[in-house]
Amino acid sequence: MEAENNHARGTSLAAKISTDLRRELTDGVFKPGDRLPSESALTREYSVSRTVVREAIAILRADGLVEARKGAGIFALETSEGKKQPFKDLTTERISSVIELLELRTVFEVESAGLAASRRSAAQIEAILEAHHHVGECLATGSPTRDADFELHLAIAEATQNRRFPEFLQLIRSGIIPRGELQGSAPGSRPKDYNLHLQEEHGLIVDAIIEGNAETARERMRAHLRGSLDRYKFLLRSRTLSPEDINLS
Amino acid sequence: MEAENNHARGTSLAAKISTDLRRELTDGVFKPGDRLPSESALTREYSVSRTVVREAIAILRADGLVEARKGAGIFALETSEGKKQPFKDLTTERISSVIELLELRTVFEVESAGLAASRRSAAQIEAILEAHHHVGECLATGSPTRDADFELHLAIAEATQNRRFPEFLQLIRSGIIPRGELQGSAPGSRPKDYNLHLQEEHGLIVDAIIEGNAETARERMRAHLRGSLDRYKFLLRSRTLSPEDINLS
DNA sequence: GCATTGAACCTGTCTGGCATGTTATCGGTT
DNA sequence: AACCGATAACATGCCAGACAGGTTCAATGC
Repeated sequence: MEAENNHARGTSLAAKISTDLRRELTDGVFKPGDRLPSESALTREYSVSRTVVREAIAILRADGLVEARKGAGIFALETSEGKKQPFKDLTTERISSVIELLELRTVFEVESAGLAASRRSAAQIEAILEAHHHVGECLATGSPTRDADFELHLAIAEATQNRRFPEFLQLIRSGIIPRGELQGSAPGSRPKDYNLHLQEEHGLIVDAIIEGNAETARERMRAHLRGSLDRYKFLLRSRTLSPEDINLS
Repeated sequence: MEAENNHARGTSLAAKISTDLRRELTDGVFKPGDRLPSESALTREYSVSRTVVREAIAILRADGLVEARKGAGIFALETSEGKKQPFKDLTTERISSVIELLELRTVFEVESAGLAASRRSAAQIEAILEAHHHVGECLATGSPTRDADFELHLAIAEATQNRRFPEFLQLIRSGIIPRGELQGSAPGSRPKDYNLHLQEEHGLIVDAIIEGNAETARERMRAHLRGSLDRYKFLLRSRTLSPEDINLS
């Protein structure tokens, strides 16, 4: 007797109300700073008890979508830096998650490049160059660069001499790329100059690391990942988006 | 109803309980399929009302971490993205590499302070101040500062508006501090001026965040954690230390 | 014009209750 | 001894009301 209808979502009233409000928030019905209806107003609107409303609000608060100020009300927050987000894809939740993750990753990779420039050994320089070369091969043959790209970033992380850095990078990767390995999909969807930028930016980073210029390595890695974020947002607009497309290189 | 539980921290009770349970879930205290304590049991355990417990559970349900079955109880679900497990194993594997982990954490916390200075909301400032104050209370009463200290760092991470940051901080904590809650250890083992430095450095960071000065916040957090590393190295030389002694504040 | 005050609202939390689903024990029957 | 159904105990889902604070805003008094 399996209860098919008993999914994690949809069962409780609180879940329904929280998803309703979440949609209104991402749709822009409530803009950042706006005050949402009070709890008692929501109890009337949905004809539920205040318990249910509070559970729904608790979920939104935990997700950082709203902020409750005692005595004042519940206010919509803005989602991390994104000032203008007039368009709302249906996968907004996952999108913001990826962007948040990328921000976290940027923090580490920037420092990773800096430390690598300071500490790299000869053998590690060799490994970085080889990974860099391998990315170039993938670009030339038109095969997917995702894995090769990751190997390059991993080689840089290993050059920090701190094994926590490559460990963390692999952790992040598993968080970004859920499971599907179906990477044979159309590679032609990417802009032509994407590849040029990719290899050029990589080359600049690698040079700085070899020269031992930590500050330059940081700057270039930061620029590289900022470009990655922009490319990701561009892909978002081209409306075909699956997590597997995300290279984040 | 006793005034015993003056846990009146900045973050709501529901948030605290949900993060507590979340940590236990990701730590493996509750494995998939396990039944969590019932609502009334949690009510007694945390000395809060059922309202608060239900809000905490609602958050975990919305995140897909647990499933509530009416009449049966609350059950831990499979961690669909088992991303935290590998890292946890790696960290608990070798405690000797605390220094490596601290370096990783420094990178993260420095940027965390900077982002917090740029993005913090009014309520988050409030939470940071309260956590800071609580650390002071612990110092005054001579009680261990470890938990209060962590709460302060967590409040700063939450002010980044990027939930990955507090997530990661908790991940690191669970890697460093095993499970034992035996914290009644001798407080006199610490250098006298340790406490002075601690609260002073915290205050400088908090001020910079409140003022919205991101660069200063970064610098001060970096100095703070560098001091932490020095203190740790000092403890290493002075005696054998157990993970519980590691404050990393 | 300006400061004060107070009522009306808000969220945070607590208490108690009812409806309903699940589980395990206990007693009787076979 | 094995089986089986009633049932009490316990679980969550939801509701209603209450009180303690914090916030807002407009009327009041100077």
